[in-house]
Amino acid sequence: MSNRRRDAVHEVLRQSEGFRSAQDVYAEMRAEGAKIGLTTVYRALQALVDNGQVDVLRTGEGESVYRACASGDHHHHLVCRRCGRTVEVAGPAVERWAEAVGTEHGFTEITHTVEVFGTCPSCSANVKAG
Amino acid sequence: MSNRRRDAVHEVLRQSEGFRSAQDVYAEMRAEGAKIGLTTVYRALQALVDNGQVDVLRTGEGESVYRACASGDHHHHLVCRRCGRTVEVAGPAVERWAEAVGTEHGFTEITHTVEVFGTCPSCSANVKAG
DNA sequence: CCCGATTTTGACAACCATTTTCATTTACGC
DNA sequence: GCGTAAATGAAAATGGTTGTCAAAATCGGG
Repeated sequence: MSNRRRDAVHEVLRQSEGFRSAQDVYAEMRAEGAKIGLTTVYRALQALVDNGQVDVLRTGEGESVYRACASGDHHHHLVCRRCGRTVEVAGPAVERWAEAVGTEHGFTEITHTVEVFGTCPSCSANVKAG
Repeated sequence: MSNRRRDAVHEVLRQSEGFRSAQDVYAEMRAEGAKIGLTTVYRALQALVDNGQVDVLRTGEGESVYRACASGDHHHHLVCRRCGRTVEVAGPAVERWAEAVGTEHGFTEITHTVEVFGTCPSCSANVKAG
């Protein structure tokens, strides 16, 4: 199941700091001269997500954004709301809390989504300066 | 700042168990004979969200869904993935964890989104039975 | 009650990310 | 080289949401 296009898309994500949208990735690849269609970018992204090689989350505006994740383990994200820089964080406390809250109400097969947003140190500095 | 339409939309949400989409709310109101436009439903929903009288979250498909929340306090949701039934839960532990994780990495103005999904007791029973 | 000003409404068009369609191209085995 | 199956991408379709703008409801004097 090799796939040149998919690897190219994956590579773009690997070289990015934060989350990127599909349109964004497509635009960059075209700008670099790559002959690839938007459709293929979407398909590659989906395949990577299915493979667990890429994380996906929704922005407040309903756009899907993707990021190559460092580990396959379960983790959450601390995302800078200004520059998009992302830090992967583990949260054993949250996992246990979610599980406990669900069980407490009789719910089973508990899953959860957690995203933390903030302003990163450099953006914070820029705001003060500028 | 009274508004009959907005109150009507709010009422529909109050009488609903779980989260409802804008289209869904609109369809129900029309079915009940209400003379209201889709645009107005969207506007009412946004106003209610801005007022903190209604919670909003995004489904995996990028659709916004709304719910009248019992308290104006900060809280999270435990949502049944089958029937949409929702329980509001407080999570002091999570609030603290999010704040701590952000601070630890130098981030400021920390916010977070947390949603817990599971199968509620009755749906769980139905699955076993059916 | 009447009139003009302001706000609210809603039918319809515009948006835009994403998906589908489908004809063409590419990859691979023989 | 040939045929078949998979991959590709341009263009059209989709669908939730938002913008436009004229008509309708509401309000405040006079």
